[in-house]
Amino acid sequence: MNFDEKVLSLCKKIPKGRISTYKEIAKALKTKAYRAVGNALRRNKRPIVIPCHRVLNSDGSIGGYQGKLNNNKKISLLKKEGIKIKNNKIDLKRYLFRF
DNA sequence: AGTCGAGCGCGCA
DNA sequence: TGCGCGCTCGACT
Repeated sequence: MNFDEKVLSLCKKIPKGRISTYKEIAKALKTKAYRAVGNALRRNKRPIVIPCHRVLNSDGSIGGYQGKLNNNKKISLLKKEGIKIKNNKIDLKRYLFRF
């Protein structure tokens, strides 16, 4: 299994209405390459199957989406799933999903 | 508090 | 090879 596939499969495990962080994923993979996680999501081939919008920075701010800092899209998707966004940030304590 | 620099894994030039 | 990312953290202003 590639690094990418690991990252993506973890993403798939995040339940609807919950979110996770790059850091958590990296930890779940037992690596410190946090950037590589974001990188894997960024160039993931199946945005339909992989809900990569449920993955955020460790401080609750949005990283990016579809290759850019496409926060609006990402934010609206999250809002749709019942997550409240505050000032482009998310209440991690409430929604964070740990593996 | 804010900012800076290093470490990580993989694709792309 | 070498650099740059959807990042994080520990040291310094």
